[in-house]
Amino acid sequence: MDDKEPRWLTEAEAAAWMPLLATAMWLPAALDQQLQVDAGMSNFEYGVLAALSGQEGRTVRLSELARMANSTLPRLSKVIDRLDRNGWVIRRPDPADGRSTLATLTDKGVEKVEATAPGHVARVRALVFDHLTPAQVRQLATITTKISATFELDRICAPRPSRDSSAETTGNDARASLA
Amino acid sequence: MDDKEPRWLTEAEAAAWMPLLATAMWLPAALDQQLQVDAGMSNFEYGVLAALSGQEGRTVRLSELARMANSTLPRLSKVIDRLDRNGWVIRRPDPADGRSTLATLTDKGVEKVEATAPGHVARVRALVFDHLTPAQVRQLATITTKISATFELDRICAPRPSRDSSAETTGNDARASLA
DNA sequence: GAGTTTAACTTGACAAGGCAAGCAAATAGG
DNA sequence: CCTATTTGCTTGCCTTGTCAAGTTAAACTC
Repeated sequence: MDDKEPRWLTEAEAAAWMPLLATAMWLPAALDQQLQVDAGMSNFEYGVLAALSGQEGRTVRLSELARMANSTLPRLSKVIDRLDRNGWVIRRPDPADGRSTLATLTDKGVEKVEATAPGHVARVRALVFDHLTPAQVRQLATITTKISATFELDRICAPRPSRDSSAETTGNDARASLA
Repeated sequence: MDDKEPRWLTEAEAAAWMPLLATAMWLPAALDQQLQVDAGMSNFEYGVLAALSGQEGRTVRLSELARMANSTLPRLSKVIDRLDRNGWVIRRPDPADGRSTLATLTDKGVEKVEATAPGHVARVRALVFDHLTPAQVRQLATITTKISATFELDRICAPRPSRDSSAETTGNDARASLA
């Protein structure tokens, strides 16, 4: 059934794999922790608010927002419930299509994002960039761009029956508004 | 209270941050998916079995195993329940210390790990290393080692009241047995 | 050596995410 | 137009992780 010698990791690869995995497991938790303490929200929720704040009219259809935030629709639906309860977002049926729901960032939501962003950026710096040289930042960008591109392929090839092919959606993350 | 200009991310940093975050969010999910399909277990469970398989007598105390797997004790306790139900691990009180519990990898567990490892490694290659040059692999090792070292500091400084200081535990991940 | 403190787990209640089923609006077909 | 299908979202159930409390054993104090 399986190959006798399945191409093990080289020593150099193993030396990269362990800290990479550790980083992948801890980075989201570390971001969650800071945002939870300072702003009472998760990293994912912040990403949703940030994504909304960058949109025309601070409004997006849920299905598109889910795509922007790398989320499933059920997950997003529940998160919007919570953001709605907090008064940061409002839900409203799309007048142009009764099936769709529009999420809009409220003024209170804008304030919240603006109040939260500096601390979040500071944490990102402290966790990642403060320890890297400019050259390493460039290397990191190149490498992670390659890796994350793999997930795009995965997402398109594996789970779907093959639908729309979508060349336009190159998979932007929700944090566009950080820059 | 807060600085007027909170040191925003540079363009280069933002270019690294977005794909890094995407990678951190998707890598664990992608590993889970493969292991779930091929072996009926999560990435975390695989990590626990792999950590056990590398130990003298395939046996470790739960508290130390939790440290090796970057896990909390409650989480590990429940995972061991499941691994126990599957016959891959057995629990046994530590004869040397009645408070402690020893987890031992069974023969069936060893077989499971050995049967699972090749597919897992193949996935790791496909997701990460197949797209990187040897130089990039070295860069990645250097960079992620720096980043993950930050989490060690975080874990020691932030949440604890200041306990043992532990210079010995440099935070190895559970995947030692991949190399 | 009895009483208190600490350590190692376990358990229970609760929140979060995933999957599948349900529902309502829009589109398509005849 | 009336039905059938598809699309967009919501809901319910189940699994999993976290936090706090409980339990038992060791260590420490006097």
